[in-house]
Amino acid sequence: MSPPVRRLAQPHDAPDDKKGATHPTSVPTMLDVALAAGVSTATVSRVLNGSGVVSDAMRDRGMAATNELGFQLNSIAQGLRKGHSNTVALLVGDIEQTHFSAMTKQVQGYLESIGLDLLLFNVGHSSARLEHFLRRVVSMRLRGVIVALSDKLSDTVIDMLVKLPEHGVVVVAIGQNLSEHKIASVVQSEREATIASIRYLIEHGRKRIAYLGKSKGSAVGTERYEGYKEALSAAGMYDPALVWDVSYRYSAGREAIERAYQKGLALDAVQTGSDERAVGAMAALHDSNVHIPDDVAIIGFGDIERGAYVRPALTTVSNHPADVGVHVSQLFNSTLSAKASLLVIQRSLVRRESA
Amino acid sequence: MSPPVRRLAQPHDAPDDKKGATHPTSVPTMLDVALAAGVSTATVSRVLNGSGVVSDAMRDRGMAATNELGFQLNSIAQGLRKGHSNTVALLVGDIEQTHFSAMTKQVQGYLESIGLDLLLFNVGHSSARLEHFLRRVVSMRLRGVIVALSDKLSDTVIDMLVKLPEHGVVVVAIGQNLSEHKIASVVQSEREATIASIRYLIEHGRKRIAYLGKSKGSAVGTERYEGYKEALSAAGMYDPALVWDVSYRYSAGREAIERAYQKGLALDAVQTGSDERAVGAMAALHDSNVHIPDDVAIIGFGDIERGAYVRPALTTVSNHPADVGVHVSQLFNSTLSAKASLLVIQRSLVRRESA
DNA sequence: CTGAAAGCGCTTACAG
DNA sequence: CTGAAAGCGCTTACAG
Repeated sequence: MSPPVRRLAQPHDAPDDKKGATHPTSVPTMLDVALAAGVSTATVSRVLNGSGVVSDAMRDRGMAATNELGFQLNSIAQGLRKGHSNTVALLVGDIEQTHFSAMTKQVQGYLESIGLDLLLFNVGHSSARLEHFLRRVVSMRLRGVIVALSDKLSDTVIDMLVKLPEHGVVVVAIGQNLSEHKIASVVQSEREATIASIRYLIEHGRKRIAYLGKSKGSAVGTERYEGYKEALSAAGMYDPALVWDVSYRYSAGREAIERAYQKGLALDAVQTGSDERAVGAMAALHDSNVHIPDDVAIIGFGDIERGAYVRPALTTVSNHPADVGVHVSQLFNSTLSAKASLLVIQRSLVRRESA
Repeated sequence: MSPPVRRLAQPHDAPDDKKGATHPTSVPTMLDVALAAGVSTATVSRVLNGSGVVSDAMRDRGMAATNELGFQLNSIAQGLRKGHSNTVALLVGDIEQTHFSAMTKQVQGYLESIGLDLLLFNVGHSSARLEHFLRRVVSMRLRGVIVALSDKLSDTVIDMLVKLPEHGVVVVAIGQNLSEHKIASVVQSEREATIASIRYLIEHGRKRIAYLGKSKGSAVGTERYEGYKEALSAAGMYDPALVWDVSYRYSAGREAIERAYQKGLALDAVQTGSDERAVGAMAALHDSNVHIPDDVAIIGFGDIERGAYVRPALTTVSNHPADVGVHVSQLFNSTLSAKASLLVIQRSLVRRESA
């Protein structure tokens, strides 16, 4: 029953280091708790992890000493021993975009609820940085990787992703369908929703419908563009001259419209791939004294809230970052049992004044 | 010169585990590299860390084996041995707000550039969750904690923060001045900028200037409110009836204006504490056929880009998330040498049509 | 310049 | 039900 090992005094055990904080103040270890409680570290470990069988007496002593010393399990040592950390990486295209930040919030909340931490990596458009990070995943003993990238993934990246589960890393994709690579994915109905949006414009008599968004490079953008093209082609109204491949920003929306008018292009509707572009386009139309929606109808893509407060209020294709967060948690659990699946969230048209 | 230790075959060394991925495929360890290179692990470690002195021959052999096996240092083991991880936590008030997400992006980029990872924790308004996380910081062996919270911090939280450096954790505050607690801080000139903004309105003949933002609870919001109050009091124009303590959202802006008009309150200018509130207020004014800026002037607070695309374009007090990111990096470095300091970023009035 | 050995702080068969 | 001991994968005095 006597303490198993006597630890010798260490240099940093000195009560007060007057030389400034060069040597961090020491923190109690499990051995300190065991010593104080008069039990073994094995018992302390069992008590704290609720594992194995421990008598009430031992449990009480262990808990008492733990609280007294304010002991916290060192998660690094724990990670080394268990073979994995308690963190999941979220690889996000651009945290500045509302969709991504809203999703990040959901995902962090979910992970926290199951005791995991979130490592955030903002990828931007650099494939090199992405690959560099991916190479480190296994050696960091990450529990999982959630990939929320709108850029099309290179084969190299997909290969790296595919191999992660072999090392016990759970992989979930958001925004692009990687289920054919056995990677659980949650996507939104980009194509179908765009088709419905364009049909709506056609039904309301629009003849010259422009597209303002990514048509290549972006996995998500391409889906939308293809929906646009399909719906217009079916109606015999597709005109490549009305397609602009532009960034998601406000300025891109405004500039595209300005260029169109300089060229004397006629149009009576604009489908954009983001609310930012839509608002930028509306500003340009407003400044050219074009009436919305009488002269030109506008439909955005994205955040439900924001568009409600511009005037005229923006009709938009709904976005569901919160739902994405919820579904990620489902996939995250089911992937733990190695079943790759696909979850599709339905977007829908939110009608307001602009179209 | 012969390998120092012979590792016996382990169960998971079996070439292919047919039973499904229950046992993660093994990853080479430093010992594997040492064995393959015919050197000691000490040498491999020195080669990979660029520490100590190593002969060219040893270096070549170490590197060759490392590349051949695709070896990556296990960062958990490294962390346990070195006594710290390579990660810094960012505690953020609400990642959905553009200011925070823009800042997060900067901070992550900076940390990455010095080889550190970013752990993201979205605090919301829960002091309990914040404290719980803070309690784990030392046991996670975090390198640093960056606190970007607009809510006023409780004494408990400040105490916890203050003690972190004793354990080798760098602490930096964003948005509130904690320098009196020896915590390096970067803030923006909330008070001064609001004073300047209100003076501008007064100089342009506005008499009934409302305030629409947080006046308590939020550290940042309170600073702004106090600037508002000071400027108006100095002019003998302060009227508490024109102050609304509302959330930062669009809807809060709209509803506040709607309520004001229901009450028959007269006003000819609105200073808001965020662009969201400003845009919400503009929508309400527009819907009531109130002309901006002739009848009512509006000034927002925040993102420079967004307001440029609403109509009329929004006059706003500038926000500098990117600068904050840059300054955090400076403080992060200087705090490593234990000097607490305060950095103030100047906000300024960006004049556009709304005021 | 190089290696053998100790040790970071846990968890978990194993033995009793 | 409990403890002694091994070991996760590194780094770093220490000795040569």
